[in-house]
Amino acid sequence: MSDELMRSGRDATATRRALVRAARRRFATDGYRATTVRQIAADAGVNVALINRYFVSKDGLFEACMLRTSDELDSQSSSRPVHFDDVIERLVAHVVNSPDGDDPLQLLLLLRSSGDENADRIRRRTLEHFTEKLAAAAGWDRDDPATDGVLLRAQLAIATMLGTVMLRASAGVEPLASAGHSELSAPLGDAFRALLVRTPGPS
Amino acid sequence: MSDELMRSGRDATATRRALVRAARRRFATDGYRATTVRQIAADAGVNVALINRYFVSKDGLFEACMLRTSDELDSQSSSRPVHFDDVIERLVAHVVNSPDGDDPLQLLLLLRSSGDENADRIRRRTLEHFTEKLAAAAGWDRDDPATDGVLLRAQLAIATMLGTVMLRASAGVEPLASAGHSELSAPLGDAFRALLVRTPGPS
DNA sequence: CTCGGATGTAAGCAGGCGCTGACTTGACGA
DNA sequence: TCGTCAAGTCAGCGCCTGCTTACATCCGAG
Repeated sequence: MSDELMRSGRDATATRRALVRAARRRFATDGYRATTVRQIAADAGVNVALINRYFVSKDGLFEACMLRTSDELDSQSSSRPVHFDDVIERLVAHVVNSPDGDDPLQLLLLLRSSGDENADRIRRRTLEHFTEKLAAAAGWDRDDPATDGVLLRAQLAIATMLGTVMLRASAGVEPLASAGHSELSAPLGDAFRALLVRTPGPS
Repeated sequence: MSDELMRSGRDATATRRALVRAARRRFATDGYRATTVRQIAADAGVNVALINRYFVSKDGLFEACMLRTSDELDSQSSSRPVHFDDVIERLVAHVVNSPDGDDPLQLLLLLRSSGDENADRIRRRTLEHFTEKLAAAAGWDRDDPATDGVLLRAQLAIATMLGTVMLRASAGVEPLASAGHSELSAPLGDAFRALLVRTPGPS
């Protein structure tokens, strides 16, 4: 919508960053196909042709967005929390708004397929990598005999996050869309605990 | 991909149904923008121009898909289950594969926005209507003082369903994508119970 | 100062898109 | 047998897409 602020031009790396920033927003909210390179360029306050200069193609830009999202998710989960409740709280915070101050939309990006084989491979790998990180953070052993069941539960937790962010940001369903941390913390925490607690308990 | 079987032509209502069927598949899996009217027509084994004849525009066809999905979800939840566990089981079945033998993709359709104002309004209304149905089926009172919290939890359950279907069908994340009812029933049931049980319990 | 590479710009191409309007085909009653 | 009208076909329009190419501008090294 609005131009990137104070772009003075003639700074290649800044231009690249502005493009990736704008592209991530568009790709996450509108989807790959619905996003046009002219929109992205306008959002970044940059000439359209620079997308092809710096990223070769629209696919290339999408791939760059995926890589950056992958990196961020990785670095965010590298400082491992000690307590199980920290993991839960971190997941909740991820849904409400992304911890590093950027949009929670980086998660949405993981749902968007481009049709390009390479970018989509990165997407799937990031998703599965994120799964393993979550499973590990929840205190599961990778060599556990029931690893598949563990990963399944971690992926269901991620699915809950993705679905929630989608309903909030993209569909705008009420009252979920305008709920804040105080309203979401308890029910989301319940769901995550039910999925991730080691012994699901007798029901 | 494959043509509708045994379409003999010269049957308007059958043609309309074939178009909606094919369109729902495409819209649900590929998204609105990435789906072309020529693809839909080819899938249905029908001439492209008939889309405009019967549904005026691509938007109109999308709206028709939304309305049919809305109707189906409504009729499916009208035969109200008696026990709470029946509600849970029905939600799980919805994720694994839709109860009436059709694709589980009808849920995915609820995530796809067309950009058309009218179709998207239907989408949001269907989603919110589905929320209330679920809340009611879970035994909540509409006049409960804490209605917002109730709807919130119901919507989180729906978000879990949508996210799961998305990761399975669209992203193809393993092991979630190839998990069946036996693997999904327990963890999904845990999550739904945690969200929908009347007294979340002391944790 | 001047030159050359890096950075940004403008115009436009080929192709695919949704959609249209004039046409043909088929079924059926008079 | 023929007229009629719904059902289906076809060619192509105007537009927008991603991308390319040729050109302008800036700035630091010599």
